[in-house]
Amino acid sequence: MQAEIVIRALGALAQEHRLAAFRALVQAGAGGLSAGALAEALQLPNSSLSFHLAQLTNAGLIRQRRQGRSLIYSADYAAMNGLMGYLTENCCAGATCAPDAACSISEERNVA
Amino acid sequence: MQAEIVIRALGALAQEHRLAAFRALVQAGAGGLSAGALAEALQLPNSSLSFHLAQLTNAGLIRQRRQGRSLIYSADYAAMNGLMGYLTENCCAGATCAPDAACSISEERNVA
DNA sequence: TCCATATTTCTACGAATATTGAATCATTAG
DNA sequence: CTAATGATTCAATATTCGTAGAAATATGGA
Repeated sequence: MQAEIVIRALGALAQEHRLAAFRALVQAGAGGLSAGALAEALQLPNSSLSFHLAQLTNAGLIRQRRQGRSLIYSADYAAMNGLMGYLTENCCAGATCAPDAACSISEERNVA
Repeated sequence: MQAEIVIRALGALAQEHRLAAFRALVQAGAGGLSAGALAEALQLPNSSLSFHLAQLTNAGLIRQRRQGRSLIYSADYAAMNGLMGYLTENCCAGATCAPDAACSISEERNVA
């Protein structure tokens, strides 16, 4: 993972509502949550949430799929693992960091 | 570690020069680096770097000590471990995360 | 087709962030 | 005390971010 992508990911998570949204999606697992459900959970206007979801998507931290009229968002665990890996290697004391900080996914994964 | 502090730490790292500065300080180890040495390494005007160091300090990620006329900055590994711990616990797949992703501190390291 | 639902995109604007020369502060040497 | 050095703070500016109503787009059902 490269510095520029890392910076975008960190920036995406460095905001109250986006961090909350990402946490909710991580908790939701592979099934994800619709934009509407997320807006309800976070008590945000749709347009505001949409803005934040776009940032998270742009940072590669979440993905979007359509299901009927709803757009379902889900966390991209691989991206988060990549971010953790970068931080562990570059920002966390070098060789003395735990090498296997990678995370597993609660339910089945929807990686292509 | 609480969400608000996490957000400040993420925001502090989500910037090209600050991420570079923090990486350099992590590499430098407990000895740290002077503001001047960092400005030289990062090719930044003193006032710009000072601004970024203040942000990192405010986020609790680095510390400052005086040595003669120089101010020496060093990474706060405990804060970084706290951040990693939060991300692992709350943003990285919940209960299924590796529990021992925390990092240990290298007492004394020099730039390779 | 027409309508309701689910979301995004557009728009505008105040707030926050990044940049850097100049002024200022802190420390040490002579 | 005075000068030199190392670094921060101030000031002004440009840029980016966050917000949310309004308008637009996409889908499904009657």
